[in-house]
Amino acid sequence: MSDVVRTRFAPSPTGFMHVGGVRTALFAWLLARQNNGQFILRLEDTDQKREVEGSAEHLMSALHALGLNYNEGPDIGGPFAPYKQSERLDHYKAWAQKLIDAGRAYADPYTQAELDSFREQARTEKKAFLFRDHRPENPPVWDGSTPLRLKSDPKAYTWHDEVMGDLSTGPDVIDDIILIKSDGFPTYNFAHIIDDVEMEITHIIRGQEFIASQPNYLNIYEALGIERPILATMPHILGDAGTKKLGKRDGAKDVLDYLKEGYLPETMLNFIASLGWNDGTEQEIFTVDELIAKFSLDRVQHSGARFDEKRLEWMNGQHIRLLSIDDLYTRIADFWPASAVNATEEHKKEILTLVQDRMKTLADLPMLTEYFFADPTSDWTMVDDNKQLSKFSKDELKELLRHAIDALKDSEFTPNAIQETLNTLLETTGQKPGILFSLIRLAVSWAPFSPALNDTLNALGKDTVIQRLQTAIA
RNA sequence: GGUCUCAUCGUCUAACGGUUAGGACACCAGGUUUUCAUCCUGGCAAUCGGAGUUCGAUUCUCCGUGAGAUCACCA
Repeated sequence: MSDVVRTRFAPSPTGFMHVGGVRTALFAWLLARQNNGQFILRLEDTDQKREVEGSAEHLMSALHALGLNYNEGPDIGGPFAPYKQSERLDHYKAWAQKLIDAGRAYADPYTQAELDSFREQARTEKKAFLFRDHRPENPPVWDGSTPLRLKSDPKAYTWHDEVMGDLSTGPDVIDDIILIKSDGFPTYNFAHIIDDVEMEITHIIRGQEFIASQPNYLNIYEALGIERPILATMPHILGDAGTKKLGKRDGAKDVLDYLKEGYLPETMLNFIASLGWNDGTEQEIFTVDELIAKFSLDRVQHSGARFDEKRLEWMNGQHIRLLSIDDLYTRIADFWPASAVNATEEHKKEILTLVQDRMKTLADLPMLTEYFFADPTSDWTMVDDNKQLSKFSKDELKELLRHAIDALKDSEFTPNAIQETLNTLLETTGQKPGILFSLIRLAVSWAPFSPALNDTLNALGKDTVIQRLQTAIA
């Protein structure tokens, strides 16, 4: 085995990248990164029927979008290329031949109907079906037209899992599993073992669904006389119902959709890592570098966890606040309201600074900033809905706005100067801030909320402020 | 049904066998900010059940219960 850490993410190209897949990939990636090792992408495309067009490209773009970059992979090659199983059939055949020569693999002589009846029989006897109960005494020579099966060596196993601890099973789970299908492609069960050995993978990180077949893999390692990698099993991420493994059917979402909705990649990584892992402190927000430094398999939870979108939202807000304005500006480029098309970079950054603290996702931007770029439509029902303002008549309010126009017209337009002007206005009109400021705020924005009034006015600029106030009293 | 695994607030989780069982999200109530959001303070809220070991059990053991995974020429 290699003495550098080599981990892999080995999805089958049968769909999109959901959060469960991201976590498996993330933990493998973190392990490689924190040990200065390598992270490998391998496509397990041995089931031609289930393969989905474009899925491989999708998986790769999702990994890139999240920053989970791999050192070797189907699109970039590497010392153990190819990294697509469909292009490695000769490797599997060669290893299979070793097993045949050693008398540890044989041709499956049964028809589908015969197999079905064996299964049916097991079901009526309320037993688990074992193919080896029907192992033929004199199997035909394997010509590739029928499945090739392992001649298993049933025994009890105890093995160590870096996450789950010591696991054990009895001999009755060991069976003569299929190594090569009748279409010439290997099964996952066989192919991944060969590839992991040849690619010098040191740690296998995968989902809980493989725990049941792990003893059979151990049996193959032994039959092949090869050392097995370190094993780590991740618990499942559960759907909203909280009871089932998160699958596409339960509304498992494409991780790229979260990015499109304005979640940051680092939020996704932080959140998905935290779902079943913590560093033992009370820290909740981790940068990617902190995750790399602090991650450890032995602190991964044993049980499944639910994906809570509320918590994800909160966490995204936290990560957005961690961003510098320049960084945020770059990332939020696609989210500006259409009306911002002619705004300068400087102006947009100024506005971004005002609203950064109140964004939960990047997609909140239009709602928060629309009125900075386009004149809002007056909506006096907002005044009526305001507990304090609704006590005044419209004429009284317009009179107040006229005072505001006069004062602001002569004011310097910096945040501080505006604040002074507003404070003076409070004295001259004898109004409470809750009334005067709310009124001005509404008259210039007609929005349910906005940043501090002086900052808002400053960002709008004097001409716009005066013009909007005049529109309001017209 | 067989096999395997898991089990702390509604959710994510912390707790060398000794804590008033801690934190975070959500929720509720106050407070600050002109408003909203943010922010601050406080509140609500959990060890699945039963035995056993122990001076002492969330923690170790056993038995239940519940949940999940798996039992494909899918991965």
